[in-house]
Formats: sequence, C-alpha cells, structure tokens
Amino acid sequence: MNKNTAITIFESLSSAVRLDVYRLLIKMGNEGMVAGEIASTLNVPSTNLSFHLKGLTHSGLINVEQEGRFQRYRANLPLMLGLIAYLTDECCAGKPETCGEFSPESICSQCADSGSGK
Amino acid sequence: MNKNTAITIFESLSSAVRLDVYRLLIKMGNEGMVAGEIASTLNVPSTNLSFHLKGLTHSGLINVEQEGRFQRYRANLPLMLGLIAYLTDECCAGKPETCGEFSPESICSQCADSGSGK
DNA sequence: TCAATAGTTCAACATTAATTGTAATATTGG
DNA sequence: CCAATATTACAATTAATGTTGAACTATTGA
Repeated sequence: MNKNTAITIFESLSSAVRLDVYRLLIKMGNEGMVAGEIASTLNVPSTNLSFHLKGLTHSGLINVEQEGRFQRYRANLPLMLGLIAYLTDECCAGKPETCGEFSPESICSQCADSGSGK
Repeated sequence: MNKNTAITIFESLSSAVRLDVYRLLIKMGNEGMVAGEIASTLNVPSTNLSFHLKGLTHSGLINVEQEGRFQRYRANLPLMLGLIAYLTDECCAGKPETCGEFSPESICSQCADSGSGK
C-alpha cells in the first residue's frame, strides 16, 4: 500500500453510486454480481454504472471476471484491510506513551504493544 | 454512521494533502499538532492547509482545540473504526456460506459466527 | 495601544470529476 | 452470418474541487 493507491481507493468510495456498489458487492460475498444486476438493483443507468465500475476496478476495490457475455464483479476485501493498516501503521510512532486515550480498540499496534501507555 | 457521513469521510481522505495531514496526526497521537507545525512539516502554504483542515474537521476525521493564538488539531480514530464497521456490517448478509474464501481475517462478523462456511 | 504572530476567509483562476446520450464492441442463440 | 443482449468507449455539458495571494480577525507580549 502506498499513498497513491490509498488516494485512489478513497476517491473510489467518495461517490454515492460507487459506495453503494461496493457495499452491495460486500453483501454478495463470493457470489458477486453481474453488471446488469447491479444496475437494476441500484437503479443506475448502465452507461453511468459502467463509468463507476471502471473506477472501482481501477482502484482494485472490486475485481471483474468475464462469464460469457456477462461481467461478474466481486468486492476485494483484503485491499480494504491493507488500507486500514496503512492508515494506522504509524499510530503514535515513537511515542506510544501519548497513545493512552487515543486508540480506542487496539487499532494501533504500538499502543497494544506498550500496554496503553500513560 | 450513515451513507452521507461515510462519503464525506472518503472525500476527506481523497486528496494527497488531507491524507498526509490525517496520517501525520495519527502519528502524533494525543499530542496532536498546531496548524503552523503541520504546514511547515508538510510544506503546504498555510492558506491551502487551512482549506484542507476545514474539510477534515467538517467530516469529523480530526478535531480542533484553541490554545491561545494556536489551533491544535488531533485525529479522531474512533470515527475510522465506525467507518470500517459500516463497510463490513452486512458482509455476506443472509448467506454466510458464500463467505468462505472471501473474508480473509474475520473482518466479516457473519463469517466469523458461521465458522467460515463452505 | 502597537507591532508581531497564527489562522482563516475571500475571490479568481485552473483542474478534475459526474452525467447523459450515442455509438461501438463482443458474445450468444437461431 | 444475423439479430438480440450485455457492456463499454466516446464526446459534450455541467458541476464540483483545488490552489494561490491578498486582505481580514484574533491573540499575545512589549
């Protein structure tokens, strides 16, 4: 995970249509969904959906697999885990003692290691 | 957490400056940083930084506290946890058996409950 | 009160993204 | 091969965001 990847992921999820698509695909799990089903479920014109699917695919948040004349899309959950790690990687870096009340549920590995400081 | 809040958070983090600011503030923990320090650390003109700090504050990702003539900013980590929960809330909803290879590290509570399906 | 410092607001301009309809591509079944 | 279906690519319009410098507000210390 690098900065540009992270920015692309955040851009991907900063539109209502794309966020709906991503959450829908997470809900569908490994089964995924083909483009036409997504369009009719979310009531988005297919030409517009295609634009947004492209963005999500480009960021890696969703994957696509061809199935005859259909394109089946699935969420890529591991990428989200990588993003979270990227954000919290350096939490309280070098000063775990300042982390005490800061990190609420051991999202910060430094704090967890140092026993919630202060 | 609702959809609009989530979109605002993603928009907040979809610019290089704002992502840098947020990660810097996570690194600084409860100590936080005043606006001028942030500007000089990241080499961003103060007028531009102010624009981005406003966006981050509006989304709730960072908080601000006045300290004399300074404004001290801190990251709001709990909000990030809420966002993650919002995304993965409905993972594999209704069909945990489809979740098997999908959720890699029990990010999906449904899968965890059903013993990773398949 | 005055000068210095810290930040923000404003207005102009530049850049980038979203939406729509139309046309193009690709696969399937007859 | 042809017609139908699924989806994507293109181009034009509209809208939203990012950046900058200059002006403004508020606080501090002499």
